[in-house]
Amino acid sequence: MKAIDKHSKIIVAATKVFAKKGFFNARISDIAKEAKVADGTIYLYFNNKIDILVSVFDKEIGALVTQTVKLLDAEPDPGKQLEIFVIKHLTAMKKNKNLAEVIQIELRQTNKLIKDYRNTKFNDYLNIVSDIIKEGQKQKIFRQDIIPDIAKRIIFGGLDELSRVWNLSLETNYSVEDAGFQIVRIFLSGIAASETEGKFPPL
Amino acid sequence: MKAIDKHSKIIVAATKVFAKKGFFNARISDIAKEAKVADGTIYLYFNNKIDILVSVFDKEIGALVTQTVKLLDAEPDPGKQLEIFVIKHLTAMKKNKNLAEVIQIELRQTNKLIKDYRNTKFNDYLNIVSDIIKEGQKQKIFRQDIIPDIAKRIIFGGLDELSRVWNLSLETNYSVEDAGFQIVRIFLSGIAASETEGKFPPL
Amino acid sequence: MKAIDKHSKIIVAATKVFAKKGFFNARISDIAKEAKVADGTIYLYFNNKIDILVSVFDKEIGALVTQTVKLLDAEPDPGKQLEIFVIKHLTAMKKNKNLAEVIQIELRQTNKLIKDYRNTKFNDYLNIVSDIIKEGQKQKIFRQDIIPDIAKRIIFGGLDELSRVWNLSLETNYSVEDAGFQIVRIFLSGIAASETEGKFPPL
Amino acid sequence: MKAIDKHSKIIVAATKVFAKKGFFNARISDIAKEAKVADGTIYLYFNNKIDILVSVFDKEIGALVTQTVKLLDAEPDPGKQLEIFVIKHLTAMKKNKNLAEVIQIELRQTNKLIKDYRNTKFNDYLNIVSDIIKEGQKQKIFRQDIIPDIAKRIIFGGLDELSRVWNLSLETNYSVEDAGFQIVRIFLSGIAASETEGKFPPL
DNA sequence: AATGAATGAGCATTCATTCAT
DNA sequence: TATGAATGAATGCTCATTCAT
Repeated sequence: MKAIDKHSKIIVAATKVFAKKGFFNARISDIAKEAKVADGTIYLYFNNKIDILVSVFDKEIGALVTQTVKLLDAEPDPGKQLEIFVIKHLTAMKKNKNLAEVIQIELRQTNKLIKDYRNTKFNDYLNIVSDIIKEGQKQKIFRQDIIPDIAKRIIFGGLDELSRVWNLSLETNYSVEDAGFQIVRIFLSGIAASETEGKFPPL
Repeated sequence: MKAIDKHSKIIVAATKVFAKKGFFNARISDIAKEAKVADGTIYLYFNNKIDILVSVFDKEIGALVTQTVKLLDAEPDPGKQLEIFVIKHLTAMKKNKNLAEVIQIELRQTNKLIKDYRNTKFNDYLNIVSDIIKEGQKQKIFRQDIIPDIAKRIIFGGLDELSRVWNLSLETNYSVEDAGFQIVRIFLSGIAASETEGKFPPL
Repeated sequence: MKAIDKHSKIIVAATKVFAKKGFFNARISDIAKEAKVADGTIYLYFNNKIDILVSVFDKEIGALVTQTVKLLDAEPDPGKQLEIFVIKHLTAMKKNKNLAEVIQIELRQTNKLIKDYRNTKFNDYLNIVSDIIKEGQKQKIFRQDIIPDIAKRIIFGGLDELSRVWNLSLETNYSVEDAGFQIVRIFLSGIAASETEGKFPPL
Repeated sequence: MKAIDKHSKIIVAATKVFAKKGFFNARISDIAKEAKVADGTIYLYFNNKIDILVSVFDKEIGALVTQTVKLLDAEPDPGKQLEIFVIKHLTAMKKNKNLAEVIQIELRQTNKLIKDYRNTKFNDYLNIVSDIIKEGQKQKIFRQDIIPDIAKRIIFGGLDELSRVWNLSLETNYSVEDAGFQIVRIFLSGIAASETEGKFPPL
């Protein structure tokens, strides 16, 4: 087995274990067992426990970025692109509960621990949204008074909270379609009824 | 010193310590030291470490619910109410970074551990949003196709992510006013420019 | 309530608690609760936890000594006296499981801790047996080659082990009568069949 | 060093420490220090503190069973066998004070905690005695009215109490020979003088 | 005498990391 | 490269004892 395979195997195993037990409750030996390697072997590929988490996250989110970008390339309309992003995100989170866990929980937990977090692929992912918005503004399809860097956070936050609730089974499991519609509806057209649109003019 | 004072003192201390170190890295002795009581004293008021976290959270969020409800009582218009909620939340999170930490990080971390979490005051807080939306729908001010229980998550998620970024100082610190405007703008009227409104009709 | 009553109440409570949980697992607060006094009150009557145990033991064994001596006074024959002692002991241990526990377990456990243990009433109790043996030897009813101070230990040990097993329910619960007969039989006439008596002559 | 050596080393160390301080007062770190291993190493070989005690006991008593059985194999006469058992037990207890401690004190202390204690080697040891008695009864050398399962307890109890007193140095240290004679005397022929034998007939 | 809140020393157990093989 | 036995620092919680009231 090549070194790269083992590195990969450990990441896959770690993703499962972190998702199941959480970063702090996961033991290195759990990961080693899941990956079918010895405890010590892990330290040949990673510096420490946090390093594993960062790697897990980067790998997963990297794949998501690639897939999402590919989907968007085929669609010129920023509105449609936003819709695609939303559906893709919700679908991915529903399909890959482990990744969802890691994003929603461990990501936050360890932000405090990882100073150079800004460099990870997560920002690439978020910037997909701000880029869509910027393009929409250029095309005069989106309002000019929206600040893309704020909007990307608001949109991601909404998506994230929604899929978090799914994962915890705290509420009825709305379908990706229902939830996707709601979020696209809200972000693109807002909550206001069209006849009252005048009440919320662009400031 | 009355028992209630000591209970309160421990909660205040725990809030500080959890915010600074995170739940898992916080030691009971840290909290005891911060509260100027003996380690054992903490166990006269709380059952265990998680119990402290839940109490911290309930106290803080309970206060926030009270204040927010009071603010909203004076305002009949659901659109304005949503705006008030948004501004109040962002202001509170910016003012009380410890509470923000606890909501954004520890809350998630321990959701898995606390099964009966549904009963805490956090749901009261979220339901303020869905109640506003329901009232708006009744008054035909808000779209009928918005599902309040989904929308409340989307809105909270957006707010939460925004204030999380503030806390981490990951991005330029937009003012509460700027961020509040963005979020009210997006949720109430959506991102779409009014001339393109037709592109995103109610489905 | 007089002081002596409270002292007594605590001893009764402690006997129950020690028997149920064992000395090391018993908490002062358990005893206080059982005795319906405050934790601190216990320290008005006893110096520390071990002091309570010694008091419990002395009180119980003292009562047993009194009762046993009274029973024996009416019986002049040392052989019958030994029988009475045996039956009385087994009956007492079966009736008062708490005392049995304390004798069998805690007594041993704390012997190491209590240096002046020799002074307690337990020796009075054991000496009842050696006194019976000495009297029997004086009357030429018992063998002269038996050393009373060793025999008292052997007899007590046999009785103690037997009632210990009862308490633990490790084996079929033989009746006091059966067990008493066995022990009297063994100690007085030995195990040997009478026709083989010659095989085990006085050495 | 092989794993089995370390396991053994820990048991030897634990025996010393338990004997010196007692089970409840012994700290894991004491045992680790005595065994010259790290605290954590102990948990590679034992599940918990009680597991160590049970192991200590099983190892020691197992060795004693082996040795005793071997000694008895060479002797066909049940009367002599009982004498051999008695002498062997007293000798072993006098030689190995740590084992004596563990049998007499810790064993009792933890019987309450270990429900499946019945399965340990201690029963093998006790059953040596009842087997001897049964064989003696078969050969008509011992009385038929003796119940082997009760007699084994009485005999063990007598032996145990005797060696317990030695260990505590509560009384003059009689020699193994003196004490052995007394106990064999009592158990085989009883206390009664031969001329009064008629006073204690088989019931 | 009585209370019971407060104290703080004490300890079993875990687990990330190392390193001899 | 790979192993997994060994390490030992770290900590939540308990409970005998004290003492202000």
